[in-house]
Amino acid sequence: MQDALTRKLESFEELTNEDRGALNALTLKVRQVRARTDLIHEGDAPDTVHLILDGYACRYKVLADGQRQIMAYLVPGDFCDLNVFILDQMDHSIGTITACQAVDIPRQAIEAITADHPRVTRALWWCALVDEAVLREWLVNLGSRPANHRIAHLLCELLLRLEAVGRVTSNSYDFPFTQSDIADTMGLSNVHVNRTIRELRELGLVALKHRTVTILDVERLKAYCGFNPNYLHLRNTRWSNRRSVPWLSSGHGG
Amino acid sequence: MQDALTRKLESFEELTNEDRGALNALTLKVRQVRARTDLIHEGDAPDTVHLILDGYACRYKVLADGQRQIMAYLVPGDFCDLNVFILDQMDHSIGTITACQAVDIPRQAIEAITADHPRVTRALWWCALVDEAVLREWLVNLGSRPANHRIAHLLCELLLRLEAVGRVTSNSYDFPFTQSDIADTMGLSNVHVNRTIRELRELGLVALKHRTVTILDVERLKAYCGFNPNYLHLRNTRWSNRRSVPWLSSGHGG
DNA sequence: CGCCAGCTTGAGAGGGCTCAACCCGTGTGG
DNA sequence: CCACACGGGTTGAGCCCTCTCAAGCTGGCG
Repeated sequence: MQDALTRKLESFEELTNEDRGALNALTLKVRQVRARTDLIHEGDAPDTVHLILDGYACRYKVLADGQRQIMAYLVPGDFCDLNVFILDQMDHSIGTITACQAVDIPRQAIEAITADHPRVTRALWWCALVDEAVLREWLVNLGSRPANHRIAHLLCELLLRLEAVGRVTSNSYDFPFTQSDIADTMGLSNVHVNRTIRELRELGLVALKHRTVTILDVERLKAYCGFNPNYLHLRNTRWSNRRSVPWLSSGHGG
Repeated sequence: MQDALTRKLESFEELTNEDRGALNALTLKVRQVRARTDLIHEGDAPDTVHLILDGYACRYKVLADGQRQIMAYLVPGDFCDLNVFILDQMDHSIGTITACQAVDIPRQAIEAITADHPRVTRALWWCALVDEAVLREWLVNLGSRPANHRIAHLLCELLLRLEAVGRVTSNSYDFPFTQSDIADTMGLSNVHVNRTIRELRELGLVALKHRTVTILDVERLKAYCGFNPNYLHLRNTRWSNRRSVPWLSSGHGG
C-alpha cells in the first residue's frame, strides 16, 4: 500500500529493511476520499500530516473575488507539511483532484518514527525541502516564463516526479486535471490554456487526451521550456544529473 | 547584535532568559557583506544556515535567457533554510540588496542549540514554515493579482514583517529595492512597475522616495489588495488577528 | 563637472483576457 | 432508444494589461 512512500523516500536516501518495516507499520487508517473534496480546509487547526497513497490532490487558496490559485500538486507518495502542527491554523486548503487514498498521520507517529530512524528522518527532511524548492520553481514559472513554456515545464516536472514513484510508463502518465485546474495553477485563463496546449500538441511535443498525457519527445520538451531538474533533488533515477546550471558553469561547456 | 533574531523568534514563541542567553552565545563570526553580493551561489554545497542580522537580501535564480526571478526577501532576523545542509547543492542563489551583517551558522551549532532548547527549536520550525507560507502567498500574488494589487500586497507584507522585528516607525520603513528588483520579484517589467507605483502614489496609499516607503493609510492599502495577514502566522503584534478568512467563515456555508 | 545608475514618460505592439458561442461525450430519465 | 442536461473542451473576435523600445530626466559621486 505504501509502496509509493517507500519508493519516494528511497529516491532521496537509501533505506534499510528495518526502515522499511517501520514505515509499513505506520499504516493506521487509510482514508478513502472522493474526487473534488477537501482533505483539510483553510482555517482548520492542523495536527496531522497528510500522505497521499493513491490519487492526485492539490493545495489551493480562494481569494475574495472567487479566484482560485493552486499552489502545489500532491501525487502518490507526497508526504508533506512535515511539521504543520506547529502552526496554529491552516493558511490554505488541500483538496483532491481525483479519488484518493490518503493517510492522516498524527504528530505522535511522526515523532516516534523519526526518533529511531535517522535515515527516514533525513529522507522526510529531504521531502520537505524539495517541496519548498518546487514552490520556488513554480514562482519562477509564473514570474518569468510565457504560457507555453509554463505548461511545458509543469509537464516535465510531473514526468520526473511521477517517474520517481513508479507512475510513468513509456513517457505517459495519468493526467486528471481539467484545463481550468491548469489555468488556476498557472495564472492563466482556461481559454488560453486550451490554445497553449494545442500549440504544444501541434509542435509534436505532447499528446494529451483521455486524462492521460504522453511526452512525445522528452529532450525536446525540456529544451523547449528550459527545464532544469536540479530543483527536484532527485537521486537514483535516470534524471539525476548532478551538474550545475549549464550556462553558469564554465564557458557553456561542461 | 542579534536583537533581530530574538525579537523575531519571540514574535512566534515566548522564550526564557535562558533561551535568550543560548541565542546570544551563538554569535560565532559575523560576516560583513557589501551590497549586491552573493552570500551563496546556485550549485554550491550548503553546510551552513544563513541569518541576516542587518540589511536586506534576497533569494533568486537566473534563467538561461538572463531573466532574474527573485523568490524571497530576507530582512533582519530572517533565519532560514533551517536544514538546507541536507540537500546536496543549492538550487538558487542568495544575494544582498544592501550591505548586510550576516552570520553563517554551521550545522553543528544548530543541532546543539535545538537539542537543549525546545522553545527555540519550535520557534525555528515556525520560521521555516512561515517562510514556506510566504512563498505560497507570493505564488498567489503572481498567479492571481494584477500589477497594482501585487505591489501593494508586497508593501503590506513588508510592513508587517519588518514591524515584527522592530524596523518600522510610524508606518515607514527602509526600502532599498530598485524598481528593477521589484520587477524581477513581481514578474513585471520595470517600466510597468514604475507606472504602477505612480498609481499607488496618486491614490494616496503610499509615499515612496529616498529608499524609504511610508504607508499613508494602512487599512485602505490592505483593503485595496485584499491583504490577509494569516499566512505570516504572527503573534504578539498588533496585527495578530487569528480570525479565519472573512468570506469563508460565514455565508458560503461550512 | 560629467558620468552613470536608476527613475520617468511616450508610443506602439502583443500576449493573454473576456465574452460568447458551439461541440462532444457521458450520464440520466422518460 | 431517444431527449436532454451538463461538465469540459474548442474556437472566434475584440479588448486591455503589460511589454518593448526609446528617449529624456534626476541625483549622487568621483
